Amino acid sequence: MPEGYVVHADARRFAEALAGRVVRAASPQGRFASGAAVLDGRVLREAQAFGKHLFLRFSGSADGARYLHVHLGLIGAWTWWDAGRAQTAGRPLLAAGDSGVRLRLTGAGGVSAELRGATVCELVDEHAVDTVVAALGPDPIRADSDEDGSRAWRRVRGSRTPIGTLLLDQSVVAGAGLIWRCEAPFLAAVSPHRPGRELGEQEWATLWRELRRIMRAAVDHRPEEFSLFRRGGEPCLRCGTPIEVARLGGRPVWWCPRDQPR
DNA sequence: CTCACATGTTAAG
DNA sequence: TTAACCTGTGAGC
Repeated sequence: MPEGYVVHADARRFAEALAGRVVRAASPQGRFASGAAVLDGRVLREAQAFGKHLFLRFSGSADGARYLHVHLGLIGAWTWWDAGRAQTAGRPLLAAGDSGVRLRLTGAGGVSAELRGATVCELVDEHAVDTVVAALGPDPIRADSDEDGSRAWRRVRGSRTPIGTLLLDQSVVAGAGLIWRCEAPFLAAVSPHRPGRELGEQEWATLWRELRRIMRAAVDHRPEEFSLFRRGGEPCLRCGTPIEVARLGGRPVWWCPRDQPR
């Protein structure tokens, strides 16, 4: 389920609900038992998201492995509980229980977060965090990212790769996934099939501006519907032309052949 | 019960 | 380009 906006929303929730507090950590499923034992009883100091990567900084010596690094992959998710009630919006409520819970973090107030299905769940030091972040392109959601899109543009402008594929490359733009690689080109009236090098600078500026706007909005309000995503064959909301779907870079892409000519 | 599928990434062919 | 991996859900038999 998770693109970058989901990870940013989780980071915000960690910051609001658990930061500054002693946290109990457990791994009922057992696959992160040693890491949970290390974290148990520490204070969560900070929560940050870079693209689809979540980093939780815990109390501990500066040169130690005090960061929890999580990447949800395709099916991972955090489920939030408050006083026994599931709080995860937009997703069917899970029954309470330990099934599949690789890590449960519980604050003194009773709020807890359960991690299931993640691709990455590990304890790392600051240097490892820097290495991961350094490999990422600018994250449109972060305030400290590429304001005008010029950094990402340097990767796009000379590339023969389709823009719809470049948007999925985390070293070009961090945090976008299948949804935004379709929605943003639609809003910018750019075909996802066009090579990066064939985009005009103004088209890229529009695309980047729209990316930032819709990804940031999604952090605040989890979107339920999209203009194109998974709407193959349905009429385009703008012009009524049937939305097309194909595979691009091995994964599906949707576009309006009229509003986004090649 | 089994199977396909999910907003992702990596490694192998 | 394909397969494998992480886990839960819903459709179909």
